[in-house]
Amino acid sequence: MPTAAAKQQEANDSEPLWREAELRAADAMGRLMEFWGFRRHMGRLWTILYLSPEPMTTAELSETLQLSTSAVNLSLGELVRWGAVRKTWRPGERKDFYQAESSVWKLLRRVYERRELNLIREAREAFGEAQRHLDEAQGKLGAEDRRRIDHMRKRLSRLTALSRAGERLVRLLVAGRMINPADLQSAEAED
Amino acid sequence: MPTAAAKQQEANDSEPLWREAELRAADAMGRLMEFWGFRRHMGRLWTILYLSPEPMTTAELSETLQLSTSAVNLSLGELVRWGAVRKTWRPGERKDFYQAESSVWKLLRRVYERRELNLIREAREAFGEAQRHLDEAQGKLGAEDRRRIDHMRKRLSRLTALSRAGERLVRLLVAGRMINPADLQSAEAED
DNA sequence: AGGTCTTTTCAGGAAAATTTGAACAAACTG
DNA sequence: CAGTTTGTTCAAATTTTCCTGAAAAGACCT
Repeated sequence: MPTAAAKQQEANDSEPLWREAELRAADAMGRLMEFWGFRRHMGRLWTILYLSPEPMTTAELSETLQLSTSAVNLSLGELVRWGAVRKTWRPGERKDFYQAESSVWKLLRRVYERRELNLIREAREAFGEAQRHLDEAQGKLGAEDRRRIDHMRKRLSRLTALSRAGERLVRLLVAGRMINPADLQSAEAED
Repeated sequence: MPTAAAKQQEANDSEPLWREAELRAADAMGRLMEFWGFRRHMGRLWTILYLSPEPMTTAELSETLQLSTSAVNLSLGELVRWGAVRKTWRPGERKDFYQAESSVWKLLRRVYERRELNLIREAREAFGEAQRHLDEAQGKLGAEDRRRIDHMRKRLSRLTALSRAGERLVRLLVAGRMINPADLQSAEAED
């Protein structure tokens, strides 16, 4: 039986007692996700769902976080595309319900696989193109430029080697295998 | 001796032949850094310096990237604070010269140590606070809330465990020791 | 000290992103 | 099929971030 104080609080702001805890956790995750390059609301929404024993509707979510329907819809859609949230339905109910994918490890993996890996690969390709440009230019140069070009070539190939090592590392991470950060270190050792 | 074509190009746009390559690499790094939560210009500036055999002045940098003095100064300052760039001086010259820290591994480590680690720790602390809030509320609740609270408690402690595992991982990374991603996986295994 | 060169700071403006409300579309009900 | 509920898209408004040019501060020289 709720105490008088608890009853009163419920009556006052019609917020369940756990709301505070829920919001704190959601905010922490929101900061984390924003920092990690996602919309902050993705983290907040995911957390609300993750902490809820039941799937929730967009209405409940927008109520909880005081967000507009469209904002909820947008971020939730992105979460679904990332596989961080799933739609479910209930017999007799017309609304969509959402529940959080509860394996954080699975989510981490997916992000590293889809996003970080691409990112590094694109960088590596760009370094490669830069190197090719350099090679083309090399014939046309006077001696004063030699030194400069030589230096650039060395550095560019170090960047390429680093990217390659980075890719390998991320692949291992995604595969759940052991990772040796020293591989990065040695990727830029002088040859 | 430069060919006629090379001479002409130099005359046309007064750009050295390697400029194209340099800019491509700088852009790639700029994208990477921006994605990683830094100013994009930090990546671009660092790369220009990294590819240059000689330290450079802000004037040269703002010329190369077509940025205002203030923009260069701002990003360069931040790079210096991160230890990614060092000031140097030349006898007889009044200007400041800048050179890139050339060990990328060292830089990575520093960022993980200073930034990512804090980030995770703050999240973990927030999860902890949320748990405490829940504990306080627990006394005041009716039976219908029990289930809900129980679920939240389990999930919150999983998030805490995950953060802890994340912290350990980053610490190992910084120390250059082997990392086992499976630690994360097992951090959220049911107890 | 006065003058010149260089770096830093800052307010205002430009660009980018986020957020919203409303219009639109789709799905379901009776 | 008309009406209602739910979901999605879009342009405008807001907020935030970034960039610039000008002014201030600092360093050095004579």
